[in-house]
Amino acid sequence: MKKREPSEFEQRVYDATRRIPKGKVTTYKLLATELGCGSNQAVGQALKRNPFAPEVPCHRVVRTDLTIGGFYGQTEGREIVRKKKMLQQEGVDLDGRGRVPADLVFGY
DNA sequence: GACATGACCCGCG
DNA sequence: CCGCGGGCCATGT
Repeated sequence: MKKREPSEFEQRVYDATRRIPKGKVTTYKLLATELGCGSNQAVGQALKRNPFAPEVPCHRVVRTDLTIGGFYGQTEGREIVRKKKMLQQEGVDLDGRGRVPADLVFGY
């Protein structure tokens, strides 16, 4: 078994995700831009690996389209349903298509 | 170092 | 609205 530590890039992603205020969400693009990364996908990679499960509220990170995106390696499924519920619990209301109001997006 | 993968984004038709 | 192709970056094999 290999125990790889998070790379600097991942740590930075977790740090940014961790400081997202409750009841708000951010987008991969905003994160990537803030981190200075021109690729949002790399950010998603780090979140998907998310070794700091409850520590890093990855469920508060949504796509640029304000859609839910993915959760635990799935872009659709019951895990996604869980993600939606979590957001509602935090005060984030989704519209009829499982989208998040733009006013709830946290800007860095 | 090359190849393949991915919780993405954008433009085009 | 949907599908297709290209791009951009980090990770794992």
